[in-house]
Amino acid sequence: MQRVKMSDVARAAGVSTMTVSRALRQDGRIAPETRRRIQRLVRELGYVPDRIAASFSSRRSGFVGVLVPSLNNTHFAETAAGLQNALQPDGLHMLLGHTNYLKAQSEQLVETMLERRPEAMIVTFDDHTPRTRRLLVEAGIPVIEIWEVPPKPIGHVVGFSNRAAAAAMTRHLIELGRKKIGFIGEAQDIGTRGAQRRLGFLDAVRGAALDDTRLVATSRPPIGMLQGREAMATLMRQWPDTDAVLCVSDPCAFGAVSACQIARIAVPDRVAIAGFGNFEISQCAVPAISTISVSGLTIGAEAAGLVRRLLKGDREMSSLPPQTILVDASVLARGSTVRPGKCAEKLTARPAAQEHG
Amino acid sequence: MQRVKMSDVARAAGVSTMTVSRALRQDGRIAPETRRRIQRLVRELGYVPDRIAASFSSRRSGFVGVLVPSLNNTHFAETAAGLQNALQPDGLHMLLGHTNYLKAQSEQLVETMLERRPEAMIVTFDDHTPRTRRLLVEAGIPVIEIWEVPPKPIGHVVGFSNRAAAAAMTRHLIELGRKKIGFIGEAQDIGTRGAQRRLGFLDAVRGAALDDTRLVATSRPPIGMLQGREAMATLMRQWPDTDAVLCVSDPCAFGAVSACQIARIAVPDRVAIAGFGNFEISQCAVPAISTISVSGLTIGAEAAGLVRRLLKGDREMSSLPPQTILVDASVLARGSTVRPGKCAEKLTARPAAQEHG
DNA sequence: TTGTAAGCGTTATCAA
DNA sequence: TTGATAACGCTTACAA
Repeated sequence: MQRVKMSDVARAAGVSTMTVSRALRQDGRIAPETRRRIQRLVRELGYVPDRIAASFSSRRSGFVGVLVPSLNNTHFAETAAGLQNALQPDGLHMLLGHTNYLKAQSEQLVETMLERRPEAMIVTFDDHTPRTRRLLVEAGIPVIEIWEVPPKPIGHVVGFSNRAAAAAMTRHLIELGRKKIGFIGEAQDIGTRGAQRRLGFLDAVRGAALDDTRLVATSRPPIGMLQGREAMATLMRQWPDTDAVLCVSDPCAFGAVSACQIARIAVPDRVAIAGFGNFEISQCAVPAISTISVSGLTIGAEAAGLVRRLLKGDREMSSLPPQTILVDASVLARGSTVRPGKCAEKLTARPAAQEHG
Repeated sequence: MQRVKMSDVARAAGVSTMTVSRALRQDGRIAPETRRRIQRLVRELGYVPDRIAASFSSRRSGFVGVLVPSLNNTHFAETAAGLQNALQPDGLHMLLGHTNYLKAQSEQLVETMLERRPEAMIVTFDDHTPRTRRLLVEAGIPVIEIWEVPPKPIGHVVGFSNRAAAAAMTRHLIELGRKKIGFIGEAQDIGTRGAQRRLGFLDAVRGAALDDTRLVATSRPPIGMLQGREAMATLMRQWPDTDAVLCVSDPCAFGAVSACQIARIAVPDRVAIAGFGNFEISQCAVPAISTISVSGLTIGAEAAGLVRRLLKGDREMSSLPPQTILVDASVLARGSTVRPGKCAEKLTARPAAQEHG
């Protein structure tokens, strides 16, 4: 019981394999009548094209490699979802890997993914090892970094400045009259987006000549609700007069809010709390949590759109220069910082596209 | 500027490609000395093996196709994470697709994935179209359904009975003395796990001769926190004397709890609320939400372990009969149903492995 | 519109 | 332990 192959279909149809090959693709130069006959036989014989052989022959894998730190994080899960949605119409499959925020894991995934000859690589910004970087550069395919605008991009970029966004949110707290502002972040986060957010926080508090020492970082990334809750308890123990806290992410902020609920600290009256990322939880929490609105779906879709343009350009031998696509990341003021009634303000960073490099 | 290929390495090393091929794999029949020399040259020349060619030649793709309804759902994101973690040591890559709970999408993904000749398929249980089912059966590879124990499995199974688990949770509510119990679920959910949970709810309330009409289903799957909140409002408007609610998932239950917070309905005193899935939110909510504890990570890891055994068996020409691996899904009683102080009870369904089919 | 011939880069197989 | 040879199933390039 052998697998049906293209030559079987060809024989049954009384044509050559090339004709079958053409019939199964969007190749126009084939008689509609012939195509119909072949399509019928494909169905009857249960022929399933062998894309490995096709990839081998055409030297086009139909893959896009995608690296995210974690799938547990809604942001990256959404990014992956947005990517698949936008890649599918082009017949591209996603080769997805998650690194668990581990550089060694990241390096190994890049290495094994490249063996499958992806047509493009999409990697979440992080401090890559030199080898990871070299492998990506030498692969000779489009590389897109997402979720940050790196100081020294490998290739293309779809993201926003985590630092600037965190600074904007911190200024939001300052403008509300808060003076003793803390930051809850992640430990051992060198080169990560979380570290950028902390820098943005520091930019803003220092810019306003406020105390810049109220930093808590208890666990390694990713930190979630429970870590946020614990960190908030720690923060309030160490600096009881804290009147506002920026958290590295919404789940973390929700944990901080729940710590306040338990300790009967009024939010936002006594302490204002802000998150980052506009996760579902920030919208549905009571009070709703002020956050930076960014959409993983959008980042995924934009990255996929860029891939599409780059691959099309490639065939026309006119590959684009490195692109940077900025996505929106703006302050969403909600009940955890602003009492209902007061006008919620909204600082917006406009999306834009530009060239660099 | 051509890509370095195996023959380049072979020439540089003064050996045949077969020797290089052996050196790069765990093939024992090669002189350690030769292997070292080749490995050095591979590094120097920057050779990246072509896994497409290797797959083509060896007829082993190194892929496992994985289908989940959604990535936004932590359960399935975790499943995917668990799968990748457990597959990676075997050099297998995950071909991941999400269906958005759409059968047409599911069918198309199965079709295009099979073209890549995966060595196994892992699909989340759902009411597959007949064609999807046929494609999977005829692929001639191990098929594993996860997240449910289907009445008529395609092949292997790693899951639990959503119906039984939901019934257990409903009995938990009944044992607490609740009489007027509602269910918040999804609309148009025929054949889904959510529908099984509703059936389990009905089993239990009917078994106790209680009202079985308090059902709310406002939106299509997946429903989240906001839908849960709205549905809870609807439920309490229609049946104001409801004293307990089982929700199809934890995020949904959190939404229901938040609806009560807003409407100043005491949880659990006035209404007990239970969720499903042991998501982070159920643990961190105040009060913590009673739930069914199931681990996506475990399901992913178990499925991957099964794949490993099946593929190993395949080479020894002794493929296993259809396996069913049951994973734990037990009631976790928390503050949203049981006042702290009362002893939290825990009904456990033991995991087990058996044969069927 | 269809067909022919060559080859994509690796591994299976058998021989040395 | 190593090598020679023949696939693997499709598509590219060119010819008819």
